Amino acid sequence: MDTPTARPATLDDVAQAAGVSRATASRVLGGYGFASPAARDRVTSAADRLGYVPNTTARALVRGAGVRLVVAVAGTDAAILDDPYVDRVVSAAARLCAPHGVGVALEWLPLSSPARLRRLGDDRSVCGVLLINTTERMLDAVPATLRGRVASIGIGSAAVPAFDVDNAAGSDAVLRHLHANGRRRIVMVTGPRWLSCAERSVTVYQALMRSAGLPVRLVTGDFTAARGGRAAMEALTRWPDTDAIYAASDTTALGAIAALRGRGIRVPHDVAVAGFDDIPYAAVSSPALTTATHPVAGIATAAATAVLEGRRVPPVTAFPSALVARESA
Amino acid sequence: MDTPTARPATLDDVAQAAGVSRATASRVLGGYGFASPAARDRVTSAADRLGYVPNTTARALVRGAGVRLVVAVAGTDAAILDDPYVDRVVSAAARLCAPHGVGVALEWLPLSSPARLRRLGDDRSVCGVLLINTTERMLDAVPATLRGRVASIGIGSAAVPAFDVDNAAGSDAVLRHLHANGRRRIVMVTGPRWLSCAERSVTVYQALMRSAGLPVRLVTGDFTAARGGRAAMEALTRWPDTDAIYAASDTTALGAIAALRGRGIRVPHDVAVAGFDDIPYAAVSSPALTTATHPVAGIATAAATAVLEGRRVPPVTAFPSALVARESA
DNA sequence: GCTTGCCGTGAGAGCGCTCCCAGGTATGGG
DNA sequence: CCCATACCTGGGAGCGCTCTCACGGCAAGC
Repeated sequence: MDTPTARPATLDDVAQAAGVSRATASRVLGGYGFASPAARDRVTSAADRLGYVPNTTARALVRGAGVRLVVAVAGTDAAILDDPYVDRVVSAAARLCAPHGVGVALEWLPLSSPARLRRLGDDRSVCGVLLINTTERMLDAVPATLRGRVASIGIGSAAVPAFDVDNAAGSDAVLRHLHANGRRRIVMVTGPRWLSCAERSVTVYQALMRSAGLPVRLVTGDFTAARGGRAAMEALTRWPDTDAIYAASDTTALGAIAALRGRGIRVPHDVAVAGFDDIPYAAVSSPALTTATHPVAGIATAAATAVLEGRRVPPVTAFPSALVARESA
Repeated sequence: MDTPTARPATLDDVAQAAGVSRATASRVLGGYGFASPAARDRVTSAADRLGYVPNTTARALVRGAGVRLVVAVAGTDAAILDDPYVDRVVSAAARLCAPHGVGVALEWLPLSSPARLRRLGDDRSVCGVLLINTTERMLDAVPATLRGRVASIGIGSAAVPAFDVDNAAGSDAVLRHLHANGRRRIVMVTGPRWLSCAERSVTVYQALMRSAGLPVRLVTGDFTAARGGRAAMEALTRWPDTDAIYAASDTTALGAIAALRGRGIRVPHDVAVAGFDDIPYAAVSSPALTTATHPVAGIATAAATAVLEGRRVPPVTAFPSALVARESA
């Protein structure tokens, strides 16, 4: 940091200042190959004297490595990107990528648009792809060029490892809790029906209701609070004897609670409401929301790590989901 | 996309396939300089026949452009990164950056560690820096090398343009609303006191209380719900006649409401509670939260745009904040 | 016919870095 | 004393791209 040159120091500057060749400087700073202690010393001291910061871009170019991790969210429209869940994933990935000199890009993947995925595979600046909300069809469109550097948060395939919360276990726990508390007319407000990973909860719900001889009552939601409110109203209109609502997300559940309250329906006295995700606000809502945990940050970190390190991972990694019984159910 | 070669096509491949030089291909695909319609045609058709995707890394290297936008969050410890507000900013930035071939990295900036900022300025792979939660001292440490490609979400300086919500206006609106509703013993639960941009709300609060001849009652918070709950309890212990709590964030307010409810204190009947941010859950909490809007995504997008395009921007861009009167106050 | 100018083109020099490879210098064994 | 075997070093090619520069061709003007 002695001569405050306009342009930042390059490896050549360091090598010259240390009186060695660029190759030697690279070996020392890159931490590979041989280098005498003397050379090592002079290079490192020259490097921090000049305030040398390696140019990740050049390094990536020569190594053939990418510099961007693309988080691609499948959905019917770009509004899918406006979602706290997506925010959380992107943020966790961005945090993990920082020390690797990698940045995160976020984009919408129109449902069934394989071309975009192919481009991603051919883009040498992309070191990996994190898929969110994928469908089976979309997974089939993942090109071979992406193999080993793609992961899915949700469902996976033979070529795409999956990372997700154990939806089935969480839903099962919540529904059994509802049942144990005497609820029998349980309506489920689902996520978008095209969303494969969310369908698992639905399957569990259906199986459980059928085996208990209870009616299957489904209302389609979209994970938003507004939709959750409307879904709750719809449910009560169609089935006035409803005594519990199981929402596929906390946001939906919170919306449902607000709507019920607006109609003078007491939660959980008249209708119990349970969600899924255990978002921070679940604990402070009133009544406090009964839900199942969803370790989003952990899932995102694991998926991003797998993609970043290109390590072989099991085809499916399920993160446990535990019941959090609070007041609403 | 005819020969599915193992390695993705390069500009040379395209040039060769089109029967032109790399320079011509670059001119056509880069959209600059002259090129005959014939050449233009052959190059573009060859490009999409081969499924050519430009290598952003190489382009950035030769252009001297960066490939990463670093979101640096100042704070006492790395836990500051676990925050929906940060998530939101990162996500908005990542979305904006995607089409530019830029990725977002997220890192913690320990309070008063200028070295990290200097490194960021000397890092050629960094195209810009978005500062969050900066202090005056931190802004002084921003190196000249970062000039023109740094922005602050919060307070700014001569060298660092600021983008922030109009904290003062929002706080003013909320407090006047509280006052208009007859509240006189108003406690403010602040953000972290070292956080300069949050101090503006405090200043407004103090000024308003003094001019109205009301007592100034401050409890320090940290924007979290847990802290909000404890702060509310503390406030009631110290000042049992409290009739309103103004929290510097919705999360804090929600925590306060939960804690009050736990103590059997009715909101807003006994104590009114207002927040700031208008997060999605504010609308569905019970009682629905009275608050002031905080267009985080808009702010982040504007700041990221300024950094990305390197355009000259006014030293301060204030985003309006409007009162949202709901039930809690 | 020859200059003037302009458009279109390709050669080639890098951007900053990694890493292969050839060469060089100590050290040890025969 | 010589050669094998380390260890160390620098030259240099090249990652994929942009962009300057010089050159060839062609129409217009004298």
